[in-house]
Amino acid sequence: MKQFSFPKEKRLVNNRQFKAVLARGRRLSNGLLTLYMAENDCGYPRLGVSVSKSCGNAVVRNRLKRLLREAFRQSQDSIPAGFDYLLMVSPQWLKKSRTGKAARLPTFEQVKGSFLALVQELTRRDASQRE
RNA sequence: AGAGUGGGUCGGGCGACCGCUGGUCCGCCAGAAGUGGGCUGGAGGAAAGUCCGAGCAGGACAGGGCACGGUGGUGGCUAACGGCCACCCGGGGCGACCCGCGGGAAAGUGCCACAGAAAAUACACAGCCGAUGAUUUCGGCUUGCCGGAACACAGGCAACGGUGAAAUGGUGCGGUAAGAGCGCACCGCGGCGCCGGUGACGGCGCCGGCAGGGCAAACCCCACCGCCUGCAAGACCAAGUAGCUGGCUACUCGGCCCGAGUGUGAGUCCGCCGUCCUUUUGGCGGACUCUGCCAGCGGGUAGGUCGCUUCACGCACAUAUUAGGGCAUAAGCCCAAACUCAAUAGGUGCGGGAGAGCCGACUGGCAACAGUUGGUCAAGAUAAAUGGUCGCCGUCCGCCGUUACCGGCGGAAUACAGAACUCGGCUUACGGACCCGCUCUUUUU
RNA sequence: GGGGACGUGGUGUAACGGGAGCACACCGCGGUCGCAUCGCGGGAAUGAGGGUUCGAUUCCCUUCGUCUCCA
Repeated sequence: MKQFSFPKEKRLVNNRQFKAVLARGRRLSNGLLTLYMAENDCGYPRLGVSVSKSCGNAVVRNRLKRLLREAFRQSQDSIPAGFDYLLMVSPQWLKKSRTGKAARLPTFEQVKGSFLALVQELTRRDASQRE
């Protein structure tokens, strides 16, 4: 299997899957992102992305979703498999980083770093809870 | 050179690595699924707002009218439009040029706050005059006349009236007791005639002393246009809930959905026969289809396929199906062997058609545009692709050196902004770059 | 994607084309030993731009925002 591919099977694709993750998943958030994690039975990680309208116009929302997808794509081998991941962007972070008229968007490094940190923290909590 | 004005074009580029999505081909595999790879298409001038106009789809529908909505100078262009072009009128600017929902106010209704004498009716009110006729009084005297004054009774007048957005033509001269289009000159206004223009309208001449306020983005009138809803339209498949009412309509069986059977009826087609022939009509026989339909109300599902992304046609090549099979619950998508006559289907190549496409040239036209001809081109996702990171160049900003040019460092989702059935417009947003035309001012020749 | 409705002080709402009001909230003063109730006074808005009109919250156009509906 190829290293960093991201076909449609690795995404959450309909409303039922999203609702399942929101209902069963554990949630954690830092200032920028909110992550929901829930186990699945596929044997590989899957990603869902939700960016609300209050984050900006269509260009901004597209950019944010691409950044999130890219972060997942590059790090999908270093996170636990068999989980569904649902990522959201908080509009408060964008408002806070407002410089002048337009909100400064986060860089790719920021997004990837905070995604990995959230995954790590949630997995650590999960392990300690089982003990 | 400076200031300004109108129009058009572009709206970052190159490379590396890693990805996403449509199409197509190849390898592994018996084949598909799966998987790996090759080639190729993959955001905009506004994709935006959804303000108009169409195509397309569903519903309704004889025709006409009413109601409702829209448009509004004139002529043209366009598939159509509230769009575009040219012209007219009004306003602004020295000018190039810009702006204007720019029909009707003697068809009717309504409104015009406050202020003001008065707000649509032409007069009252305040005011002016005292010529003319009275009254009172003073002076002169020729004793009933002249001159003056007062009063504002009769009478005359519409200029003048802290206002107001708007006040019954304006300015000047004459005129008068005071005045007044009362008279005259110019301007404005109205009517008539002639000329020019397709027309909106313009020009000239004559006549009339002046008819008459504003608002129709108030109701309204006139002319013209318009059925309603929108791709979440609509068609189909799967899963699934719960039916009810009304109208027309054969029966039997099974408890219903639904299915089966029988016969009748209806429709279509074919053959035969009769009336002299044709049209027509009737009868007989055979084959096929239907056996429930329509309208209204209510309930359930939110999964998928098509619509959906340019393709009629011809030729050539290889292929598939009609005849096997795979994936999928199904719609649908796809594959292989043998046969190759035909039909059908898609593919590739060549030709070529269509596009209310785009660009260039020519012809016609002031122009919008039309015709001819040549070239060019093709995104189709559906928790929703068209990207991420890095390097170099370009652009912009800041700092420093440098006063020009330039160099260094740092920064910048590098302006606005992301297709969702498809076109034609309009409107709005936009850092900047380039091109063309024109106007004014200054300087030089 | 496509329809529809609506924007008035901090909040909820009125207003035939002519003075932008009401209630709650807020601030100040009085009152009370203090607080509340109460009385008096005050500040604070027509989403933005343009047009029609003598004059727009109201009528028209553009724009921004909010809510809602659909197979």
